[in-house]
Amino acid sequence: MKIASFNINGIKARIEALSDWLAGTDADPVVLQEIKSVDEGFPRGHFEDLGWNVETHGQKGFNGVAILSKLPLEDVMRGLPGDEADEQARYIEATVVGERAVRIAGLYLPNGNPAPGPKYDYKLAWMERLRARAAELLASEMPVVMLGDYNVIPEPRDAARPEKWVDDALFRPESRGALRAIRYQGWTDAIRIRDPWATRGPFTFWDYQAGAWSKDDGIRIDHLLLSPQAADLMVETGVDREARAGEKPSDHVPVWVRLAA
DNA sequence: ATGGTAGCGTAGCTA
Repeated sequence: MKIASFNINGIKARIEALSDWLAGTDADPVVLQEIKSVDEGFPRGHFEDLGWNVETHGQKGFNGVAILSKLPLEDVMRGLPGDEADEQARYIEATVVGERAVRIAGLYLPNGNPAPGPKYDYKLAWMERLRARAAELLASEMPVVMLGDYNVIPEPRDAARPEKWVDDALFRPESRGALRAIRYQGWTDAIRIRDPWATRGPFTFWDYQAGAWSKDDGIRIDHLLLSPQAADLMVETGVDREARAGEKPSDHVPVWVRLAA
């Protein structure tokens, strides 16, 4: 089972680039972030015709997450627990039934800028809720993969120019500390352990502005965290960097892990 | 130091 995450930055604008990428990969399931669409606006039929099961959790204009899966999905859960008043669509969970059942959590963590401020407070509160949910998922003792756009640069080597991010919500100590606290519950950072001593990258996001892609001025903010039961099944992981060079690309590229499941 | 781009939705917010 090859599990992938892709922040597509708008399903309407990205239907072609997404479909092209899907046609060239054996990823299944795929979690999407920033669909920027209500559930009724998502081109569900386009993907169903290609054999995908489609589960969305959208909202008008911003945010929104989804799961595409050719394998059967069970027990779909929408929204991150812990705040009934939170109306932002940033979290979806489901069980994917392959050779084994794997619980996947697709997430779009708040950006949090400008920091400090109310948006940063919301980010940190959201991360505390994610920490609580992550602990519950670990307690299930299932293979679990929590993946998506975390909007956190874990370490200086995860940015081409770390000095320009020091005051940014993606790199401030509280954001990094909150991600570290989750990781040290017992999660494995799949992309990082592929090349644990790397001094630079791999990057998953390049801003549209200021020629960031052509200068390789990227950051690593899309992550796959694996429970111990999932990490034991891991056989391969990667970043589909070439997706950033295509026609009308997203500012993120897909990240993925293959499990013997 | 500033401005640089993109998406949604059709102004201004979000990133």
